[in-house]
Amino acid sequence: MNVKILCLGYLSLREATGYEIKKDVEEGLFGHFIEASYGSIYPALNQLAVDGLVTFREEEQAGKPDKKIYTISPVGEKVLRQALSVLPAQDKYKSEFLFVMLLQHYLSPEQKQAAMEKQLADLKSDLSNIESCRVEMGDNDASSFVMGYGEAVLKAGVTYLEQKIVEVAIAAKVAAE
Amino acid sequence: MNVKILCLGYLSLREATGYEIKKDVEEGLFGHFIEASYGSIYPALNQLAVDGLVTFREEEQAGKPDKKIYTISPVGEKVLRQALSVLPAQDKYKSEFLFVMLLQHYLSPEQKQAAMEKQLADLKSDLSNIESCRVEMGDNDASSFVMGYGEAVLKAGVTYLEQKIVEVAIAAKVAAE
DNA sequence: TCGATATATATCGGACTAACATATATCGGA
DNA sequence: TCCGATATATGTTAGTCCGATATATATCGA
Repeated sequence: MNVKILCLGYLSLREATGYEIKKDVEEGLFGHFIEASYGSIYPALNQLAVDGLVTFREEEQAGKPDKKIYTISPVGEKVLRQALSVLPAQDKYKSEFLFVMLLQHYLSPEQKQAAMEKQLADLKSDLSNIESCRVEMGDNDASSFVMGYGEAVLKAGVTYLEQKIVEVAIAAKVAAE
Repeated sequence: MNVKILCLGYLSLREATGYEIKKDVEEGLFGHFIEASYGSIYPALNQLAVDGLVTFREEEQAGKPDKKIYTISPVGEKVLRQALSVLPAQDKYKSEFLFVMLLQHYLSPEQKQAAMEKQLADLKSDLSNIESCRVEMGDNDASSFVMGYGEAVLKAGVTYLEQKIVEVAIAAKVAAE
């Protein structure tokens, strides 16, 4: 799945600027399972417009820069539908945290604890992001499924980590005696 | 974290060929939280050798192609230690599955069910991969932490999905009546 | 008032992936 | 027995994508 399909998918829910798509991919509903940068979103939108899969209107704004508000076209919807009909590829998960934990013999106890606490904070931040999304938007079937999945997985990580942090603290205390 | 540090990290555990690193990143212990392709691993190893962070010896094999067995150097370990001392970046998670589920109004009930079952199979395959790793390797602190984390998260996904699949099946039955 | 943050678009070097190319051996099924 | 698939092993290349930077302005808090 590439950034073009991502943009088409987003625009099938609501019309938007490139900036708004990026923001939602960072903080919003798409946040916990999609990544995309300006360097891929803006070229993708330009190409989609050239190919006739989206249209856009420019809105001049006093003070702020002009907006390009993109809307999906009927052809765009057809292409999107076709892309979605393919079975989704396997999830991709990359974790520097687990990498450093696997090589923890290079870390001091303090570094190890700091890494675990950062990971815990990251997970909790993702969770509270999802909570805000729940509040902001009407709880339809599709979005509640996606948010529920994210919550289930993130909470499992939090539970595991919190337990391990306690275990490490106890082990450190015992070692100090 | 780039592929060079990944290779250094792997080689800090055992000496290996590029092929073996790739294999372990696909199927082994690193599998569920790291991605890397030949197109990044081989150039990375070449560059590491040029920079003196690894050494290698070539082994001729009857029938099979020659092996280049890489070993981390003391300088390489120093660079690795330094890279690991930085707090790890946030996890990256990409899921086409959640993307299509968010846009499920474009899917037929059959397509939706097929997507959920594929996701479930993918999760279970990852889980059984971790199980095999547990059997294969001595259960040291570091690897058992990483495997435990993976299991906790994957199992949460399985539980959530299995429940939702049942719910969808019931809803379909009710709708048919 | 001055730096930080937000709105908004765009580009570019470099990192990385997916697919292909090359060479050989082995193993299972038609 | 032969043929395709799989495994071992290294490497290249086209194209995608990220992270950082550039540009311009407005607002908000210290």
